[in-house]
Amino acid sequence: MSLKDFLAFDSLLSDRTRLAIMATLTSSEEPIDFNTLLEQLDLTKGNLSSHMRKLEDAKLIKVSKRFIDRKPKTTYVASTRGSLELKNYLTQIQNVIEKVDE
Amino acid sequence: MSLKDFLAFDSLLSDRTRLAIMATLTSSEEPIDFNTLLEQLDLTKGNLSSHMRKLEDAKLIKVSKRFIDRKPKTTYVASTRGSLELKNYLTQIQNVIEKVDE
DNA sequence: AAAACTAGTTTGTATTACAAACCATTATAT
DNA sequence: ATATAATGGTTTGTAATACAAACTAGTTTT
Repeated sequence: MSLKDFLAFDSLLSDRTRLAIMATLTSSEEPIDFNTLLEQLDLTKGNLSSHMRKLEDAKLIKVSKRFIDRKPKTTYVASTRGSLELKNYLTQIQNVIEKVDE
Repeated sequence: MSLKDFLAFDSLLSDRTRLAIMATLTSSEEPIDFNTLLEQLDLTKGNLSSHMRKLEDAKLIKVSKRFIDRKPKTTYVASTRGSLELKNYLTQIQNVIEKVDE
């Protein structure tokens, strides 16, 4: 795969924040909630919220909203598609790394 | 290094196009000229021009402008700092990849 | 019953990438 | 000789994007 192909393949994951979010989700066995992501990645709420919305719209994650102890609790998991796209993206980056190392 | 640190370290190279440009430059022994980059990465001239300007302002590349056969010819090489920053950035991505693979 | 906290969302703004139009010069065609 | 097109870029306008401040809806505390 050439660098040209790397550029041609556009993905939501080319944003670093979303890459980190997806890395967090796929690395976890359990669903992760909004506030945990907020802490772990040190984002603002608005920023996180809009990234999660984009990932949801692209069906890269699955969102569950329910009330726990009368309080809203939103949790996220990576979808199958999301995990695949992350793997795919990281493979491409890996190729770039190897190209540079040669 | 945590994902938080990964996000905190902001770099011009977090743009994919610039990452590809720097990968191209560091992989080459010789300087690379404007039109070669244009072809190899399939960009528009304006887009390439502005990326190169940013890389130059950040001192990640060195630019040489001269006339060859009466025509202007701009060539680029990665600066020491640029090569370092690329390596640095790729190392960070590598860490993310390993985190996901675990 | 007011104030403060929790858990997010909406909306406005500032950056950023990008491409169309432009510029200066050189080569080609009429 | 003089338009016309090609070369090698740069400037500038626009569209997309990330981001954070302000807001919403409900809950707990005082």
